[in-house]
Amino acid sequence: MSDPTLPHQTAAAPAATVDLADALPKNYEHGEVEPRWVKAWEDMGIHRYRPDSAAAKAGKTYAIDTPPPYVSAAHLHTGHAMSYSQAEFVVRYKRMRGYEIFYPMGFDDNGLPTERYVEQKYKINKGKITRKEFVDLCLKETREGAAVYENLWRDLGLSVDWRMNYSTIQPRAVKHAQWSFLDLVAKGRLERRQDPILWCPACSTSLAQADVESGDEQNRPMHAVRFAVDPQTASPGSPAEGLIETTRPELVPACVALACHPSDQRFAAFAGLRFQVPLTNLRAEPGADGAEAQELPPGDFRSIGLVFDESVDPEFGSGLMMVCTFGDPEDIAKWRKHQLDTVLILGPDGRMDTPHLPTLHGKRVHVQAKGSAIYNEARLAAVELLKDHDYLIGVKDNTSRASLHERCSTPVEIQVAPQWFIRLLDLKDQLIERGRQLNWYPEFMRERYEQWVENLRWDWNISRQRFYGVPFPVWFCEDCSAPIYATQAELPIDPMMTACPRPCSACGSTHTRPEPDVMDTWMTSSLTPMINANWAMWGEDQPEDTPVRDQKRPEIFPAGVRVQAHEIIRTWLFYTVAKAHLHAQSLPWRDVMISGWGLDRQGKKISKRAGNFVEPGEVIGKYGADSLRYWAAGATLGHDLRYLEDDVKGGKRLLTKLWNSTRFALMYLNGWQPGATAEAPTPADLWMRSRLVQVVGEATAGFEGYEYSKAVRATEGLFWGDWCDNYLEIVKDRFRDGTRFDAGEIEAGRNTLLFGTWAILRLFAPILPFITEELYQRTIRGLLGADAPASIHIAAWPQSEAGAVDVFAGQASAEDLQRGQLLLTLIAAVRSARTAGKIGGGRPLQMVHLQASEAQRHQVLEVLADWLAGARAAEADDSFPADAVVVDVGDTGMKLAITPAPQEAQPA
RNA sequence: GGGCGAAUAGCUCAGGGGUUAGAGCUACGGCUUUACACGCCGUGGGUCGCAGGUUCAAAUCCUGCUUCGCCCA
Repeated sequence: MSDPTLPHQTAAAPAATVDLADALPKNYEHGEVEPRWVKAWEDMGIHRYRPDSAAAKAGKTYAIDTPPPYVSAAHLHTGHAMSYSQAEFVVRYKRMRGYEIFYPMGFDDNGLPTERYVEQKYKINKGKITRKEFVDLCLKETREGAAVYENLWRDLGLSVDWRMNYSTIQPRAVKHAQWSFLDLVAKGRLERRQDPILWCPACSTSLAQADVESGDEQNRPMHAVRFAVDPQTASPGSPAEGLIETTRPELVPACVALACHPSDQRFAAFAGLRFQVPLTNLRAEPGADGAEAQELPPGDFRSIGLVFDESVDPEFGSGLMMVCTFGDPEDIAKWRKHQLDTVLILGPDGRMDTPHLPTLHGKRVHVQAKGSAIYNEARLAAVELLKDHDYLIGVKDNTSRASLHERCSTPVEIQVAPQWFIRLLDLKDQLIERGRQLNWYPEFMRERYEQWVENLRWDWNISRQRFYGVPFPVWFCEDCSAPIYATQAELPIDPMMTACPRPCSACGSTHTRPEPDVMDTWMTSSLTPMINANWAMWGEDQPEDTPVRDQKRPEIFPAGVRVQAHEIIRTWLFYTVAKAHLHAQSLPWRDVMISGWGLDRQGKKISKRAGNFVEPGEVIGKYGADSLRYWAAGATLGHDLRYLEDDVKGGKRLLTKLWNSTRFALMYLNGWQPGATAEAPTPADLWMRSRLVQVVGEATAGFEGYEYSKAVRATEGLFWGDWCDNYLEIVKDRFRDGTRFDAGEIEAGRNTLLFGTWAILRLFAPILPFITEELYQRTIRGLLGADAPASIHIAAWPQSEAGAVDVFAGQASAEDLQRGQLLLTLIAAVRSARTAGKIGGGRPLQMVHLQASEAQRHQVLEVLADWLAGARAAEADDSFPADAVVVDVGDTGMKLAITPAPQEAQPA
């Protein structure tokens, strides 16, 4: 197979002389150029990972672990464009640094977000649709969503190897998730247990701690409820009742103990007493179908004890708290520690299960009312009941935050059900240590990780009672309930579709049933570095014709960098670190780069739901992908960035400036041949070359630390402030007739123009891939000769890993920079004098007059020719005409005046 | 309540012990100058959130506070 456009191969050299006057159209048309290069790069294959390249063989492989966005089309906004661009700046930089890049794109298409999207879009009632029909709809939406995403990423110019695409429903991803499950079973890290679990009553599924978020602070009133002392335990003089305060009055009937701090003297007299749980004496018998429940005469109360527990805050409420099963994790902790009873009165559907209390029975703890206001009808009913029976002493305002399911904002409840858990709580120290081994960019993000790990209270529950997700590779024995696991060779497998291939190993029974639950979506996402490396296949013999996507790639695990936003440190990052630690006893990557959010003009996070977003496609159409990327490059790493159209416009201006200045510089390079004439650089050349070398170093340092914004700032300052505003203004005089410059100096100017442009284009290339490529191909490539790379994006970065700068190497010095500074100051003074005398910049000067000390005079003489060129002046002297307007030369103490050339007679 | 980040020019943001604190946008004035009016030149604009402290020297380091955002109780 021969492909003449393979990267890192030199294409046939174009003609050495290009007619540069015609090489560039007057205007840059991003709408025409950008799609053309998207296609050309794809055809050239320059973004393809090549495991057999010299760089890869030398171990210089750089793999990127990028976020797989949830696929729900119509979800894209400039915030996405921002974070993916920022990651890609570094990728392009590394590619130019000679690394073999493994840059896949992923899509997360299983799990709750997709299910909810499909449910809402098709208004699905899950009771009336088969599992298969539902999953088919999810797959369809997934395909459509992925296509929308891929189009945007391509339009943005992301240099992804699209052959390496992964998605979490691909068989190899499913295989990895199931393989991970089995491996953790084998390692004794996985267990199935019946436990209190976090539960979303709206989604009807259990959750992990990471799926829960804090709601807004709001009024959740405290209800003071009286608990009478059980008369059987009372003695003369003992208190008659205890008063608790709770925000969950509907759970009072599920109370299993009262608790107080052991040193709280207010409750010392309560020791040994038992209490009657309000409402538990009421009796009602459900009528026949649909009939009202019948109230029966009251019976006995359920009686509970008092426990002393250090964790009770005496300052909170009355200092006496009720423990019920289960209102929150505190309840679970005390229930465990004191081995309390279990009284469950809330069903998995979020409805109260209290047949003996008909007015409460069946009421929901969450109701999605109009809009997003959520209220609790069970609480209203419970309060009425407590009031009617004289248990409610009072209600007072109290602000607190509810724990919400982050996917649907429903308050999370607690249920008890058998679930699969990955034990993590005993590994906190090791996981924190892993976090310390990682290189965090920026460093302060490590704190968020550590705090999350320190605050972990739950093992990772990976069971979800949903349809669309990775099935557990497990059946259960109908006779003895033992789990029967698939083997790794059988993966991927869906036990709902495949009969259990073997009898129960515990009892030999062949009566089995599949595990109907699916895995937490993070079970798969946490394996992205391993999916890319096809870790689960490492032990397999792969045939020659194995598709490229499925080939084993041990060299990219651990990967070079993970890129992601800060809000998923506790989920994606944490779970991925945990998985790599458990499976491979390593980090999943060396570096982690954390991006901020895109914000709107007011500083609110851009989100689809808030409606405060701009379609990236529109921005790209109007200003070009390069302009949008330029905006994204303005964010300090790890910090949020406001979307301001003016900043994108600034990008567009930069593109225009880059286009025009390159067009201008190349105008003077017609017929240029390397070494045709010996060069004699002027102070202006040496200053410009020194500045280039300096900025190459700054930009390199910026990219090395993932601080792309520093690289851009340094480059842009050099380009606009030094190159365009000063150097080009000075050098253009050399190419006019009758100047004071000789052939060697003219040649030096041409060399500076050519190699300066070449360096500047490369410095901008990671940020502005389209226009730099277009300019490179149309101008520089032809001048560089036969060795010119086929694309600027596989050209060598102007500084090597060893620190050597390839542009004007050895021509940078502090003296040249200082001399250049004097030159700029002199030119600025002339400009000030022009403004003061209202003399336009185009009008030549007959004379510049300068008052300077003897020492200064010597310094000025060194730069005199460049100065006069930049000032458009014919001569200089040291005498001031009587009527001259005198200006200061910066803070040098020198003074200056100008005499314009006589106005030429205007043609009639 | 705990943690992290932020507060600098009218706006958006850099700068993180050492001359007189910077950029872009905006504002104002000038310039049609053969690369670019999507431009060029010039000018204006800041008690660096507040209060203490360390230091020869603080926007920068320390302590406390205020406001905003995020994360977690």
